[in-house]
Amino acid sequence: MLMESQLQLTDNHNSVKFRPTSRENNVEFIINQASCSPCSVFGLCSHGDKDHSSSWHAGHPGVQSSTLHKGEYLFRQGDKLLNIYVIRSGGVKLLFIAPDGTEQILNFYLRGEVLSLGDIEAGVHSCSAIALETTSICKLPYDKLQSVCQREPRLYDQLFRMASKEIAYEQTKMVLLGQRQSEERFATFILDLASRNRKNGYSQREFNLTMSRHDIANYLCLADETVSRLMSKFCTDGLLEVNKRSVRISDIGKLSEKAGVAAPLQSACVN
Amino acid sequence: MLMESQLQLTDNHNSVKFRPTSRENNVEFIINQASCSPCSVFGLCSHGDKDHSSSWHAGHPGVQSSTLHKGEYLFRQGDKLLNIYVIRSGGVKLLFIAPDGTEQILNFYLRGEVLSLGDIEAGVHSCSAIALETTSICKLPYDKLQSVCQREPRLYDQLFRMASKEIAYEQTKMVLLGQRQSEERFATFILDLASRNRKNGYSQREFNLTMSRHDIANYLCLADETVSRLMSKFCTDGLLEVNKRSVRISDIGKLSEKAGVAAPLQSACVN
DNA sequence: CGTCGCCTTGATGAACATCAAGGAAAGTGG
DNA sequence: CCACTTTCCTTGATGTTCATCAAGGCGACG
Repeated sequence: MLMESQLQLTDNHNSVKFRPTSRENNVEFIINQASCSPCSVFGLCSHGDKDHSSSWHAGHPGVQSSTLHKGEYLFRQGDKLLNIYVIRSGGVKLLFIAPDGTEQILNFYLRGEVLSLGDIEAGVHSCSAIALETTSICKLPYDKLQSVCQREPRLYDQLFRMASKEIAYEQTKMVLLGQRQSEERFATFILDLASRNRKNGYSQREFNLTMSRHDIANYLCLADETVSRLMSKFCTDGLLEVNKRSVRISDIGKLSEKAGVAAPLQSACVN
Repeated sequence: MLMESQLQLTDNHNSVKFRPTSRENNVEFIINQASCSPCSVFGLCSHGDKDHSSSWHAGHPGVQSSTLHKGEYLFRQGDKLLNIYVIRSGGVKLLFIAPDGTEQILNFYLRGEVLSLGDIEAGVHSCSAIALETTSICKLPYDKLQSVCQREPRLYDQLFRMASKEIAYEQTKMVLLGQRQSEERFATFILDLASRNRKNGYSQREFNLTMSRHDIANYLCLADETVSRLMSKFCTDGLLEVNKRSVRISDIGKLSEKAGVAAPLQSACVN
């Protein structure tokens, strides 16, 4: 079935997703998994592509990577949407600030994840994206991406599925925040981070929080102090070992139990 | 600019969006605004198309409309995703039920709005959709839609933008639920309904709630009793006149004030 | 007329926010 | 290198919003 083959297209990270047809000789779709694995979701960003000197990347100077330091803005609320962004390493938080100054962190985007899909329709960034640590980003100019998509609809398909996944992620989060209380929220959050870490080939048991307590609290719609207390509690209960920003999951079973039936968050736009 | 012209493509509801090219003679893209305005978002559903007897609709028997009565399921959590749905009239609620039985209403979809974009990637419905009243639906088989999209990428563009809009909607809701308390949530909800009503050519000051108090409460992550109290309070405060399910906004200024700076919800997928 | 679902209103309670104080680490400037 | 501030975090005490519990009203419908 078409749908299943396409699911695989998206799910199998290691497969070559696009072969250039005769029409697209000037734009390379070949993925260079080794040099650009986080971006491979698009099959677009071909840094260091060995076989194709005139890669999409080289041939379209608009596509560029850049590096942000902690606290720097990738884009600001109100900016015109020009690019879709892929995190190559590091991470950012997506922050909405209301006219009265209240803030809401809507998401964290880590390695391999894609931002700003929600702002395409409006054409304007509804939130700011701020680096949590030193972060490397790949920018895909949306107008160019779009024109490539016009010629290669399978690429559009992937883009669309990423948007679909982000919707599903938001919905899962809504369930978490709407129905679950602080312990379940926090446990789910830690497990989500662990699983995202694992997807990137790192340890799922031990990692550093790149975000502050305040960020976590705000994201989970809790007070900072509540998160602090939860960390202490989870430590004394033998679920976690926390030292500053470093976290080790001591008992993943108990932690999952705390997270309860809350459907695990599916990390946004990891393909 | 490309982007702007395409924004208009999506925003101008009355324009003809697709002209069949020579390649797509067997599939009609002409919109029949008069007979099928809610579905016109796709430029696909051409019920009663006068000029083209062999319409997309007729030529692809998979595309069908159907009618649901109050309480009936459009699809169930766990069902395979086969269609994208457009509400022609009436409305549905999107309901997630956790393993422990807790429920969360994720959204209400009313006339002209599109469901199930969030389930495309997974290929399975993560929630159930249940009719709030007698509801007429247009089903677009996703596999067929997709193959048309492959040939007509501008259609894919529209689909993608709808997904983008849905993401933005979810994010706005997250801000509302994360940062605002009950009065602001409820006021915002009423104003959102009013604005969606207006978009459909009905009165924005006076309308019927098609959902129960329980549904509203659950959607806003409040207790039923809290919503009940808010209604009473808003009535005595002269903001609303409520009689059973009928609502009249007495003072839209004060109501907006109550809603506060909470960014107005942008109704999902109304194009 | 009685039952049922839906809604309203009041009384109580709990989860979490807020307020407050202080500690530890990191940056800053001398 | 050391005072100094600042930021971030922790922990305790108190307060508030809203959930929960409970009782009853009201219309619908058989």
